[in-house]
Amino acid sequence: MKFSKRLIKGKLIKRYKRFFTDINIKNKIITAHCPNTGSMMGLLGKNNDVWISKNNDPKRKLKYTLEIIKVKNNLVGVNTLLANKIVYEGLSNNLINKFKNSDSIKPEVYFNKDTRFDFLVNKNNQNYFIEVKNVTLFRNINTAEFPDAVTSRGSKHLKTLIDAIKKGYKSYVLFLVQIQNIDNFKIAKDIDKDYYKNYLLAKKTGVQFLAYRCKIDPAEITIKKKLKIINE
DNA sequence: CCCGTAACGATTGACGTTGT
DNA sequence: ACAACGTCAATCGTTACGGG
Repeated sequence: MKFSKRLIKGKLIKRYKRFFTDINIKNKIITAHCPNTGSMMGLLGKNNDVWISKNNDPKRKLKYTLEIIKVKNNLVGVNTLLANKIVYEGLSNNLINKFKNSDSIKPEVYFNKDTRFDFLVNKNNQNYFIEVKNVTLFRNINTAEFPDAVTSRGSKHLKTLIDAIKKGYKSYVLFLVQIQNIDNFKIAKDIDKDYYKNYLLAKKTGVQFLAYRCKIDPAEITIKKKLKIINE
């Protein structure tokens, strides 16, 4: 996923009211849209280096969008809207081994009336539902973690993926780790016990879990490397 | 019939209000 | 006093609808 225009570098001042961040660019303070509705635990330190994009659409109140934050000498992509795009490109470019040379990739496919999953992939006459989760948390420099706050939606999705298994689909959760240098991934069970419980149940039922790390660069973000999931 | 625009849902934590 | 609930924030993608 290439950014269409060069990103602008600045320093983070604060994030507030869910969608706002104040950023210092060469001693001018601007307000940028924060395209990540999560808690962004650990990412919001004052004076962190950030990269933002500019969009001159007259309908936008905020012309800037926060894209990347530098934390502990590591780059983190925070625009969750890009996650499915990055994964779509990864699937199309055969960067995800399991789904290499798939016959079709369909985004946003309804499983039932209430739930749609991010992708339905068909390969060798087998259908796979894939639910993508964007990951930006790392409390330890070696290990990315999900979730960064209690996620009842996440738990609901796991339960529905279990249903999909029972209806004869294969189902996958793909943790897209938008953190530049990281080796492992795990479920943060201390943050959301219920999610961890549902993860174990889903795994037992046959839901497959994958974690991939991105290359984060102010020019582009792409899928780079499969990570080891180290929950026991 | 087509294009442009308006409306709407999804995203999730913070905060204000209401109810017990 | 606190818990539960509803609303709000900006953007984007999709859908619905109007005028020409």
